[in-house]
Amino acid sequence: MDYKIKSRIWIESENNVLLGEGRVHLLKAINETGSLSKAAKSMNISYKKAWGLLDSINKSAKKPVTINSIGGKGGGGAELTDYGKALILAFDDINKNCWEFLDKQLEKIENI
Amino acid sequence: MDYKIKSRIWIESENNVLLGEGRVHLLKAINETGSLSKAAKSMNISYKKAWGLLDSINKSAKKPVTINSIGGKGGGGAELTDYGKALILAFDDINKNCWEFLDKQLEKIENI
DNA sequence: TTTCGTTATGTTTGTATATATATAACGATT
DNA sequence: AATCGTTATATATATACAAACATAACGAAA
Repeated sequence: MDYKIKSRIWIESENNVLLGEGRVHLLKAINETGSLSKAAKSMNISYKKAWGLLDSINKSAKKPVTINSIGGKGGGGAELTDYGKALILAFDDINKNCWEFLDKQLEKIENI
Repeated sequence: MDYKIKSRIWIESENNVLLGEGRVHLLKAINETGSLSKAAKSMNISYKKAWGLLDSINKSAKKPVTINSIGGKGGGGAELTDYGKALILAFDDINKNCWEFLDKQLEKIENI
């Protein structure tokens, strides 16, 4: 029996989605590129979609996850706060643990 | 911090989705009503959608999950096999365990 | 003060998905 | 053989979502 258990986890704050896999991916891309528009390009999603996600994240989070600047040298940019970086690490850790946990549960299906 | 960790799990077989929350919901409704059309009505989804889901389930599963009959007394119907019933129980068990596991992981976010 | 690439936002277009509608096949019961 | 409610399937319509396009605002630096 080659069944697999897959999962998607996400963090909510007051019934609003804060972080999921896609949002974490976006934050990582912002951290690497220093810019929301470059992050969107690297993920092959529209700038508008990326902006909407980031806006939703920052509105849901207790503390700012990024600091965005308009104009100036290079036109502006976006960078993660320490809080944002810590959230990413926590999410990845929990997600990985969840995968491992579910792998252990597989035998319950194989025994049927 | 009232963050919550939510999850969706599903079982795949050879890269095809076998069971998720919606599909399990459908199977339970079939078990209660004895009919695919009645199950669809009880879930407020179209018969076609319900049929497509059930068809996908039975094509992905190693053994039949339902036995469907056309014509005859009452026009026909659908009922779960023992294998189907066992799969539902296993899915619910694993899903519940996953929720409890993730609840324990919450402190990792609260400590940030 | 002009330039530049970025953030921020609205509007239009396109696509994928869900819904609605229609119809055939079926078989026990009458 | 006529009836009935179901399964099974196709087609057309509607809706939700994503993508594409366009444009304003911004501020450091030249």
